[in-house]
Amino acid sequence: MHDVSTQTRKQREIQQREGRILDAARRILLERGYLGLTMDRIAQAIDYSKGTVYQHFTSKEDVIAAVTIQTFETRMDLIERAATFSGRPRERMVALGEADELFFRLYPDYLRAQQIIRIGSLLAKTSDERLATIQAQRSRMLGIATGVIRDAVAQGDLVLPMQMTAEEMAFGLFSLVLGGRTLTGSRSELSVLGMADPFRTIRQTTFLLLDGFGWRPLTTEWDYEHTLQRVRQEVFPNEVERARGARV
Amino acid sequence: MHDVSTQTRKQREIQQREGRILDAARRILLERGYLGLTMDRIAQAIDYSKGTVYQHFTSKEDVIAAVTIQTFETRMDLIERAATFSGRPRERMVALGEADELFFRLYPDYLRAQQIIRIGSLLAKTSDERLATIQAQRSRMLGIATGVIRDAVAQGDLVLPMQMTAEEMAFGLFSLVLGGRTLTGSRSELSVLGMADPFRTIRQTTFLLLDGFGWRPLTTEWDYEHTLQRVRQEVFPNEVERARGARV
DNA sequence: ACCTGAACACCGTTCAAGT
DNA sequence: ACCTGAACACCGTTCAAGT
Repeated sequence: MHDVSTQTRKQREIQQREGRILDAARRILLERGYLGLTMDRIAQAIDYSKGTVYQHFTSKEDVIAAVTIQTFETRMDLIERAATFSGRPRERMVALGEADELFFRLYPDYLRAQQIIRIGSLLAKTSDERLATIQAQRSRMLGIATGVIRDAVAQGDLVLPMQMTAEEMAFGLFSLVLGGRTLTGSRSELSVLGMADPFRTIRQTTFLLLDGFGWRPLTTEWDYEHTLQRVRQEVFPNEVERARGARV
Repeated sequence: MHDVSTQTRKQREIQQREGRILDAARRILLERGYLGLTMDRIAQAIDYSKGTVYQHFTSKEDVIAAVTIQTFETRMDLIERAATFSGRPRERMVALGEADELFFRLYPDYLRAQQIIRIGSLLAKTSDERLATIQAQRSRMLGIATGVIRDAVAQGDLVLPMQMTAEEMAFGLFSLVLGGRTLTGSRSELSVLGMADPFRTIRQTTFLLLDGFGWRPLTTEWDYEHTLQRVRQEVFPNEVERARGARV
């Protein structure tokens, strides 16, 4: 970071090692869960000592934070591709929703890692720098959603109801999706609810919330199922295929 | 549990001790967080040894689960009182929403404990019995919400849209509220979102979602602010007062 | 300058010994 | 029959010693 001299080879090695640490951590986290992820196991997996791992990360929670930061980039990639979908603003919002659904289908373990950080960050175990990165990422994601909302207002498709701001509207949408994913995550909760297809239910509820916002065209005026098919075919053909094979 | 003979005195003592353990655990959890809650501290607080704590609970996570089970009873108490509110079904749903908002204002630490269980339960550290209790509680709560939804359908105020079931509708509502509370919980996320009053935003979004469901009377046809005032005055005068003093 | 791994501190859990 | 607390296992974190 400080020294941009001739050390490029060593620096490349170090950066590579950081990548290997994250790969190992992600795999162990997926296979053995939070308590199963130990610094010893990480060190063993990359064939270095624990001390070296601590040269990259300040704590175990910091490692997990870095894993979520890395995965978030994939998430943003999908969302940014969705934002390029051309159509009415509400159609683009459908595209954003589909991007996020595909992301959670493809990376079901992301949510748990994020929840660990949510709990852990309050203990200030994650490095400040990484926390700032996470905030910046969230801000970027929020910006895309509010941008679409503002476009809808500008085009006359939407009048913000109840004196809500675009940010508050985006907050409502994110809340619905986050809560839905959380409830979907643990098998035990779903069995209580007896839900056939939680992803479909979240999608439908989102559609109806947009109707409640008064966002034109309403579901009664437009075939959003068709929009969804277009998004899947035109923007995410590969991801849809991969999500089909992934576990839920 | 097995022996209902003359041992009542000792059994009462034991039950009292369990209560003291939970009180201590709740306090420590609130003051020092998940990692700050140790079995040693609990034992010290109740003036017994760690071994005795383990006669009541199978693990630390089991203690936390018991804390959430106890707090949930308070939550159910509020919800059941809200369910007695007389009015149109949608007004009763408003009452349920207010019950839950008051609960989270009064017990902001509950959500974190629940999240710890959500992560921990997958590690099977919580006793099966307590997990079953948690499921039963959720089922009870869901039953009240779906009951109100069915009443609305029976009275002709609501036609279930998109072939959704009452359970799926309740799932959508719970998702919105849970996600909203989660995002509200950590200060860092809110600063990004720049929200003035997240509780109000969640409430408004819920209202608009019910509009999206087509649940009559719509917000344009009825003064739900007035309904809310009635709920607060008639059902929760004390809780509203206490929530005013509580931290957010 | 970089890496190692023994050492330390801490904590969840168990169980032989006590009363 | 009940309770204790020493002992154990494990793991995150540090740092003196190596190369």
